[in-house]
Amino acid sequence: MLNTKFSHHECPIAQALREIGDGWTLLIIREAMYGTSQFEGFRRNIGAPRAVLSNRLAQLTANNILKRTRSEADKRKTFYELTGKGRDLWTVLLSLLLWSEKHLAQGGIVSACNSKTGAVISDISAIDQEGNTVAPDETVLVPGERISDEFRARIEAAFNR
Amino acid sequence: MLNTKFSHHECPIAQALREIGDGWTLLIIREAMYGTSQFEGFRRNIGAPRAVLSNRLAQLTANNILKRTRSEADKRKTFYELTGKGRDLWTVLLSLLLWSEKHLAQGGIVSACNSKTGAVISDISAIDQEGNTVAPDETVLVPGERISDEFRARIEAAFNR
DNA sequence: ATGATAAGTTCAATAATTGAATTAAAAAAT
DNA sequence: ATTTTTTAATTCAATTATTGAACTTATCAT
Repeated sequence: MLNTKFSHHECPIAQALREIGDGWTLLIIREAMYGTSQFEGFRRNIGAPRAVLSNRLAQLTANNILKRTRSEADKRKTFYELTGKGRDLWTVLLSLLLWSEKHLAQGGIVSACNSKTGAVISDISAIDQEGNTVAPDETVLVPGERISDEFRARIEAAFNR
Repeated sequence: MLNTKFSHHECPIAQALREIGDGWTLLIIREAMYGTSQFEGFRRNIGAPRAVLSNRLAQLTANNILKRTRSEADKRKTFYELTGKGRDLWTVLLSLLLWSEKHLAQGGIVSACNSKTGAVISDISAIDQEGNTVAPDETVLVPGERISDEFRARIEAAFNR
């Protein structure tokens, strides 16, 4: 399905989904952000069947999103922790959290806050190379040099005025 | 799987994934952001089998992420367009795009830009209620009043110093 | 030694996905 | 007025993935 060559071609969003676009995968990453690091912890907290969990942890490790290590102190234990690449998915989860709060949530479960001041996070915004803040609806996609003609045409149709 | 009551409890990220955490679903949303609005267009551009596409479009419509309308001019045609709720997923895709560019991409395919100035978008950042920009790693999750004891304990363990 | 814990694997039953063929309604072409 | 084409699906058999329970293997605790 998501591993067919066809459906993703070169789109970077599609590429990302090849690594993390499955139901359990983002939950595992969320759980790792919550500090869970062991197999049984993931299993208990997200409820994925062992076989699926095993499969996804291996996938995430192969993709360098999680790093697998064995405990020295207790050789039975294996730890999974987020790599830098994995931690960089925090903005994806943060975007999802804000979307959920706005459109799904009953409210009062969790909110994201500024760790320095405690002020509630209300929005996500883009930052451009000049350091300016750009509202999401003021962003556009622009084709690069290595894009295919077909994909270029679609991006241009969607985003050029 | 992702519809089991267990695994998602009240976490807003988990709730969001119940609506959009499947392989094809985010691709369909991406495609809609690219301006695709008809069944055959989605099928051609993302390569999902018709049965799956049909199922996901119905799901997205039921969840008010897409709105389904029939063309007046040509009664054969059905249009799917993003609702406000659907368009608000743009920040999720934008986060994914930046992550992909940083960690997966070969570069040169597409970049996100400031539509006013053309400057390349390099980062995503949070905005708090006071209007301050907050770097993603300076955000924390804070439990609300309606959280369960169990979930509160996990959030506190993960984010309180 | 015995029992418990951690991280899996194995397996049969169920469910979902796939891709090809088909349908049904409306529009366009002959 | 018929035939062909287009659009949006549905149906179906074959393949693949998921599920949940039972089991395994290694290490640790008593």
